[in-house]
Amino acid sequence: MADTQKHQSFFEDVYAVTRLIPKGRVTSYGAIARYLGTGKSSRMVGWAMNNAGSQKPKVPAHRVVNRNGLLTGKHNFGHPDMMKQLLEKEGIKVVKDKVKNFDKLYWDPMKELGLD
DNA sequence: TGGGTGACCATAG
DNA sequence: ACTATGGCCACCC
Repeated sequence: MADTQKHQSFFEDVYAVTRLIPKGRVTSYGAIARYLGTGKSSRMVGWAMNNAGSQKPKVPAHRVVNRNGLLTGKHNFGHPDMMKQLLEKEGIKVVKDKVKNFDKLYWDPMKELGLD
């Protein structure tokens, strides 16, 4: 249907979902990847986040962690403690680069946005 | 065109 | 606990 611009980059989709993450919540790369499509791999999500810093609309990449709740990409925010501070600023406790109450703070797009 | 890369995930020892 | 390895696949030379 009049899709003059349907073929957006895979990154754009990742950013879109990432921006939907509520404040004070976190999700995993794999969750986003599955939400976008079964064929998508978690690596692509994380990699997209690398470019998120270049995006004009700010992407809460700090709300995206790995399956263990570990701040794997903290080193990519320019400063190793940047990601941690951003999370703590939203009320998320981070200890040893790991999110506290990860199970409770976990926000699954599949579950919240609805299964596809 | 093709190879390298990556903020993951799972498994193995 | 840790390291190693394979698979994954969109993006950038």
